[in-house]
Amino acid sequence: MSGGETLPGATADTDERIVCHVDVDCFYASCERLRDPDLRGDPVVVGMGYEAGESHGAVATASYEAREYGVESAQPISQALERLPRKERAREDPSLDPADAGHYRTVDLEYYREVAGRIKAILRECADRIREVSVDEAYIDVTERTAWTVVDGRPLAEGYARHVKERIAREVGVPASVGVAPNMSAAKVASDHDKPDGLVVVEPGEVREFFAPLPVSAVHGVGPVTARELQARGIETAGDLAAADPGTLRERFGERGQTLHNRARGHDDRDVTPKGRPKSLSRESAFTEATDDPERQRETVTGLAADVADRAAGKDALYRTIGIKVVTPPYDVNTRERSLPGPVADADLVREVALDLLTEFAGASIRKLGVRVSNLQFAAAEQARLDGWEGPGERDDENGDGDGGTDGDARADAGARGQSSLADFDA
DNA sequence: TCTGGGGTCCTAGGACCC
DNA sequence: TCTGGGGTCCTAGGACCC
Repeated sequence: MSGGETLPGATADTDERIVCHVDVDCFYASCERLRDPDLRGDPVVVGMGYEAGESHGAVATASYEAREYGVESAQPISQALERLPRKERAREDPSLDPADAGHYRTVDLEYYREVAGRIKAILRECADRIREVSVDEAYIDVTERTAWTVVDGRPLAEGYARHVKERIAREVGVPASVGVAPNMSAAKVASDHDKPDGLVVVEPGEVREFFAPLPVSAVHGVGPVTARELQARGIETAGDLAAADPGTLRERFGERGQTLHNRARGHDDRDVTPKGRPKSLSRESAFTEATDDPERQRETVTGLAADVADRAAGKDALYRTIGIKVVTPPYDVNTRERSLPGPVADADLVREVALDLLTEFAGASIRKLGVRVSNLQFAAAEQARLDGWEGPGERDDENGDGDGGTDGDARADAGARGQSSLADFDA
């Protein structure tokens, strides 16, 4: 898209922002290859919970080679491993080509965070403003570092983005896809556009035509439900969405409808701001099979409550609301929560309230349980530390970036990504 | 894709207050 | 003791994202 000589006046000397979305390709698998170069070129599946027993595992990340075998993220590990000819099996069965064998690794978040830290350090050097979305993904605003000016047919911003990408490859050793555009939503879609190892530049003035042929589901914020509803109204592509009547969209989808319409038209004025402190902390766990054993249910909630309280304590967080999540067959999600008169940090209370909320589901068959604390406040010491580190730009409540999302390749990594919260980053 | 885990934001109704 | 309008908090559920 970053096509050659566009109207000189249209792209040069514009005051449009320059936003990059940097997304490490199949991050977990790339990290595993970093520490074990033998994995390069082979299919790699990284999963979690497989060995644990209590919760059955799912694929967190599959390398592109593994995807060729039909391995997908969020797939049950057992199924993924069946599809993947593994090294051991290849040894026993000569009919399997050893070159096509694959590897399974268990998620090692500690290590991935360490690798992510090196990448984020580079990004911070390369940009004035950064928003970390997750361990393997970030937006950077590089408006002050480069320009849209076209030289020899390419915008300078393209060279800058290439430089960032190459630094990550050279200094850290993992591949990243980068999208460059005048706003966050377009940069995100651009980085998804040519994975893996992609570099896609969408110049100002080209955003709408870049979006036009893409399916609506590619627009950040359109999930399966919205996509289906849009399609039912004859809105199939982002171009259709851009051309649709915003009033009608608002009626049907509320404020979100307007937002999505704007994005499809290439408008998104969200600033690249740091994420700020978490608003809730939760832990959940699925049973291998739904159970109506009250003892197991209570045990699980007790364990989750302890974990959550522990994590909150580690972040110096106080909470005013304690809640549970109860998933019953076929897949009904129920939540219950209770607010306290004031903020507390009290593990016993988390357990007591969670267990009390659970009593409403006495006798129910349950597939999955979760415990959550919200309405967070942070202890003064921690607050001072964060404020000091994050500078004045940080705000607790941004305009919400809770939008967006295409599907696409991002799905592939959709798994078990730990939050790359401030704590990780500061630690 | 019949379903793993950790998050965010939005909506909507009811309670309660003025 | 009939009732307008505005605001906030709480809870539950839904959609989406990584």
